[in-house]
Amino acid sequence: MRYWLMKSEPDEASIDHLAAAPKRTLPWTGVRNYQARNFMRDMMGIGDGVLFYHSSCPEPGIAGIAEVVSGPYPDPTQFDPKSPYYDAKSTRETPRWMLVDVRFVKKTPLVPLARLRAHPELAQMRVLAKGNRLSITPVTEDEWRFITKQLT
DNA sequence: GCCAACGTTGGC
DNA sequence: GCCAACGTTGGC
Repeated sequence: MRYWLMKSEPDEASIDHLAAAPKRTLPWTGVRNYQARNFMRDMMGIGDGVLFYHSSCPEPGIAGIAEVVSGPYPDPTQFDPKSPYYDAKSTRETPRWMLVDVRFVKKTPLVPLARLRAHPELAQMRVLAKGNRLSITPVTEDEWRFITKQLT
């Protein structure tokens, strides 16, 4: 059982989109970074906790809680020439990009980035590290507990 | 294998 | 729109 922070652009997939999806579940498509892929492929397990983070938007921050509900499988968008996430170098025999399904747990009052930064308990959070660009980052159990119990 | 050039992320 | 930081690409 692990914990993660996963960034999504709310224009594309917000916490409300997740809540409205069939089975309140969405495949985490579009990750095209090897480190983030490896987290999904190698480290995630069913039942892992997810902090659902809105990025590249007027109010970046944690917008809800979700959970991992599948093992890793190939991201279908990599095979679709019409998709912005198409990868011509990936084949069905040896797919390059893997993803997991994520299910809605609850929407929370937005916890803005600045509020996360204001807490010394969260100073080591990977997502807050200078220069971090990873869209999926590990969250420690202490960080998870602090955020879910104190901030949301 | 090096590394310069280029592309992307994402907060501001 | 700016730009810091980082990842990827490709020539050599």
